[in-house]
Amino acid sequence: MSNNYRLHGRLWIEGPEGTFLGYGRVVLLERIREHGSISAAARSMEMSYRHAWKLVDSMNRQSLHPVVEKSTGGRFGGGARLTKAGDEAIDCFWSAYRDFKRFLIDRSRQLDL
Amino acid sequence: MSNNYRLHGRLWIEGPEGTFLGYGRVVLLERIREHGSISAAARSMEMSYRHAWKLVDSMNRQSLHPVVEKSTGGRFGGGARLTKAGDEAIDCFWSAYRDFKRFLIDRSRQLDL
DNA sequence: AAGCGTTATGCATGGGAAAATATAACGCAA
DNA sequence: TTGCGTTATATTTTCCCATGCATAACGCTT
Repeated sequence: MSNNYRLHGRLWIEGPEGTFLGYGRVVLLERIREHGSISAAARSMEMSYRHAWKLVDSMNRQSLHPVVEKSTGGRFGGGARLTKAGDEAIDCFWSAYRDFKRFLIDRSRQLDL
Repeated sequence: MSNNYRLHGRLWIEGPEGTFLGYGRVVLLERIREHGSISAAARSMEMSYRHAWKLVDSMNRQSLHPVVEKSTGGRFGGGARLTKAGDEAIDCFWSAYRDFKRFLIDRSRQLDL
């Protein structure tokens, strides 16, 4: 009955190839939506473009409909936009994540150590 | 509404110094109880003795009462036994872990992707 | 045609965690 | 007193993953 201990955890959505959506991936999607490109999104969260690109590729491959649409060339070199499926993926994950956080807090109170 | 996606996660109990109990640590405690020594327990789960020892040390330091009692020397070189606090720690974690698994399964059904 | 900032991709590099290795101390038994 | 299998701990090595770097293609602008 001490409050020195608390439950912690990680949550992700697993798809056909392994991890589909996790905390970092969803933040990345939000940053892409905000900045309009994978590279700017990666820079904004101090992630290498290489890694960010791989994550996006992994999500797109595992999603029925791509979550990110990309284009190369043009006035600003190209960019990336979230699709409707991308927006929904973000909502879907955060919804489960909220419930998870609630579970952790509630269940922490019942810890008998 | 596809069943191609499932929630996965990890759960652990955080104490004063960081991780106190997690899946691997609890299995280690069970193996120590079963085999009577840290080294035999580590071998049984293909973990280095070094690592196993560190985990036990971390748990003992963070627990009000030690979870493992150790002795050196003697007929069989020494050994390790679980204390009552150790048994209780195991039960405490598995109990939360069961609830967590239930949460993952239940919440997976509500995933709308 | 040249320049730009993207996407796209291979390959080398680095850093952190786990394992491997090496030693010492312990205490009972033969 | 020697040997054994443990606990205990420092040091070295290994391994994996993210990063860094290099390069090419793209397409709009000037």
